[in-house]
Amino acid sequence: MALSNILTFQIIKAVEALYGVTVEKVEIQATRKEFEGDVTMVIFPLLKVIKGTNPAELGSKIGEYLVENTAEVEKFNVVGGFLNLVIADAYYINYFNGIKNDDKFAFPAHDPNGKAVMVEYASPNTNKPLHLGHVRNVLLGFSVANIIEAAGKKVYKTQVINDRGIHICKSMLAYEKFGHGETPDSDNIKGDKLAGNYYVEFDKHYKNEINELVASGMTEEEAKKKAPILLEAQEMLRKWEAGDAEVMALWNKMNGWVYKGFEETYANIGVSFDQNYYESNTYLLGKDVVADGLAKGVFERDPDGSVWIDLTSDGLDRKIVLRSDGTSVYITQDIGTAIQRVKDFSDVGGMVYTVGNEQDYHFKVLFLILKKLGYDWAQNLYHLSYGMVDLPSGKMKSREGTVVDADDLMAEMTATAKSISEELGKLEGYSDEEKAKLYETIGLGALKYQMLRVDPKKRILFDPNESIDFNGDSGPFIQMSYVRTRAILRKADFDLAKDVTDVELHAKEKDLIKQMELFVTIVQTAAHSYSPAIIANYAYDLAKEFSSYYQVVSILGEEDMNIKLFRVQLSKKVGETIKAAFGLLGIDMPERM
RNA sequence: GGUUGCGUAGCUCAGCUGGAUAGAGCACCUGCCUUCUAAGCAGGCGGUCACAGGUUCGAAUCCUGUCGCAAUCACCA
Repeated sequence: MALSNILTFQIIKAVEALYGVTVEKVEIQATRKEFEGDVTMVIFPLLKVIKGTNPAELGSKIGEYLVENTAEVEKFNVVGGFLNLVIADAYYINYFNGIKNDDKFAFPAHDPNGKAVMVEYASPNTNKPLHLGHVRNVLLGFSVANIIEAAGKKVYKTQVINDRGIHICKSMLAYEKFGHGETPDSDNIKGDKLAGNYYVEFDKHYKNEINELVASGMTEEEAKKKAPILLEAQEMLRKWEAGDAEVMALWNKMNGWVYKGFEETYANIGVSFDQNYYESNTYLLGKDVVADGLAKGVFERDPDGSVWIDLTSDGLDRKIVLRSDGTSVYITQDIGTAIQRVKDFSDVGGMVYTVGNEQDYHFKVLFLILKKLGYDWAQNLYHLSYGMVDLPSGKMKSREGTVVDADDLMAEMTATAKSISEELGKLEGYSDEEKAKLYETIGLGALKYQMLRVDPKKRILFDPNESIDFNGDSGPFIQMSYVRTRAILRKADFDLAKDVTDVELHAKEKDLIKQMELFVTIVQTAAHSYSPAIIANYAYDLAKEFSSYYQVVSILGEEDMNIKLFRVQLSKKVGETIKAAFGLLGIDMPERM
């Protein structure tokens, strides 16, 4: 049983025995550093039910009872309305020995009958390469998937690939018109970059044409619609929808290049997917659901034939789900795709959509519609909404080329890690290959940590001129703590198997065990709030705690073999816990650095 | 205008299911490498928790209003 449960139970018993009153809830929290104790009970709430006493007296009485009747409680003190309890070393040593060899101590086993969760992230368009915004998306989604899995649920990771539509035709058209038949191989360029260049190229020509039309007297609004190159792109989309062989061939060719480019980027970031959904396969889904919804009275048809849902009684607006010409809109597809996913994976009981906060409204509407249509899994849909990554100059825009490219950014981080590492020069004996791998681990660790440590809801201002941290509250600092535990282990040439029971804990050793014990609840909290930031901050706290310990206590220099063994075991476990936490964030650990 | 999110130290962020004197990192200042890796440790400086009310024994945390920033409110995706 967890300590807080034991104490809650005992305190309830104490109050019953002393005052004959049964309380339901007891407020327990970690004791603040400046006071003596490990766990603190807040006494104030009890004063409402127990009359004729004061906090000091009540606290002392309960404290005395606990010391007498509870093995774990060794001493107590009362400060103001707080009862501070000193927990016996034996409890923590016992707890430590219990988790020492369990590398999944904070990860409960999956319920074999439990429902799975599908987590969607990335969702790129195939007309341009991935940028910093995608990086945040992918890191968040991948990490949340890991966390939910660790917290005890089966997870499917998926992405929607937006591989059709006018924006794709724009790249295709520009390639056809202005390209010279080059391929990624012929020009030695990543396929996604190649496609992206032509997307920018299209926009250049489009803007020129608009300017020309405006110069010849057309209004800007009209020019935007009438530019010949845009009309051509629209024509291409019609051909695509009709299955025109030539257009399809070009589409297949260019998409193939882009997928290869994406795969490379994903591999570098270190994320993967269990299932891809291609919009070209799903964009017609959802229409049949509209008929179903009409029959159920969830939707209503206007005289012009368009179909709507009225959400005004839910505080939202009236929203179209089918155009008057019978074609579907964005949300129709999303309705259809959601239903399709549950058909494809029958154990899915909920979904998480990792999509920027600009789509908050869309998902509110989508979830509400699915609920109204009566799907039971619609209760378990979550929009993992995150803030934009903006540059000091404002929003990133692919068309205008003001984006921070994902590949470039990772390469830069690796280069920074390399230069720092070379300056420190601690890698004697490492091969060039090992070093290259290490620089990547550290550089990416810094980037990922910086992206994940902040609350997903918050917008991130990314200044390319300001470097990402490698010191202090940073990925490399936490990796460093792990590396230290590894260095100790490499030099500990004695048997680690034996349980140590008879040691007196150093205050910092107690803190470390308490901190590790916290991991169990942290994982659950992070899963329930869909927040990798909670894990990131936890890892930092634990690493910081260890850094301090490492500095004040000699581990291998300890003469008492028993204590030395315990300290090595403790360091090992702390390292493993930090590594497990970082694993949830998708960050690797180096052995040396 | 409606809706939603955010506003905490010079900067970047924790803390938010109410609890003790609001915590880290960066920057700035002081010490600490012949002892397990100094990407480190110990300490100092730095706060009207946007503002105003309210609820409470107790509010950064909950409620209301105001201000600021962002997003959104298409027969676009």
